[in-house]
Amino acid sequence: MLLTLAEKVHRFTELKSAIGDISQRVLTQTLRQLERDGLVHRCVYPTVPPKVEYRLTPLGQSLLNPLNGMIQWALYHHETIKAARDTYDRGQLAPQVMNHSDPLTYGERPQARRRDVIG
Amino acid sequence: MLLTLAEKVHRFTELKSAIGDISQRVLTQTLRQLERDGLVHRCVYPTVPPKVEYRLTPLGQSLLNPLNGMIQWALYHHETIKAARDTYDRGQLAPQVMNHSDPLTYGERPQARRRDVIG
DNA sequence: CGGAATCCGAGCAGATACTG
DNA sequence: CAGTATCTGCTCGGATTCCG
Repeated sequence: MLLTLAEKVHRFTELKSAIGDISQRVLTQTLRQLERDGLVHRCVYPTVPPKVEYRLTPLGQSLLNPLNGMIQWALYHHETIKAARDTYDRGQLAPQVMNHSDPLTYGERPQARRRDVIG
Repeated sequence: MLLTLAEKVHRFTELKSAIGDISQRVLTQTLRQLERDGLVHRCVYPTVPPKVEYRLTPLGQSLLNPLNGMIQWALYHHETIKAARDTYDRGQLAPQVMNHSDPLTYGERPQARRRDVIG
């Protein structure tokens, strides 16, 4: 949302289609919160049909710097994190269906969380 | 959580009391997610009583930089944001209790969102 | 000590319908 | 166009209980 408003001023519907996967309800709520916090400025033109513009305030723009730091980090480490998740998930779930009423029959390990145990 | 682990390695209960207002359930969930993403390393000592240590991985430490950027921003602008919220809220709710079955009797404005309207 | 399992209520978010 | 209002499913999180 903030990044979309960072590139240019947007109208409501314009903002919705730019973000894509967001409901109109959540879009309104989020905009209201950002406006309440003073990060976004809302400007209403009483025309027919109505026109409402949303733009970042100076405070909102000042958030772009630390925000971009987070985004850069996420982009840079995204693949690493996905790999870590794959590794983790592979260690958690059993290869086949486990039958606990007939234990140790299918060669499953008694306890799953065996990683990183010292001793 | 990450900041707490940034200062030193923590055990489970130690981590809980350091953070303070967090349930044991959410603490576990959060730690599992961070472990899954490869940000936190979990080390179990099979002693009696059991001992589990949590520490940041290099990946987790690399997140501290952009994270601190956000935190610094929040600390610096916290008062400004609180003030913006007060101003916003004061414009939203009516001074006294509103009686809609007897409209416009108590001098309330017909529509509340009158701010920033051009025209 | 370090959890897992269960129950349950509050709040979030999607879908839909309506409006000035 | 730019919302508001309402209903509803679902997830989140707290509290509690139990365990090796």
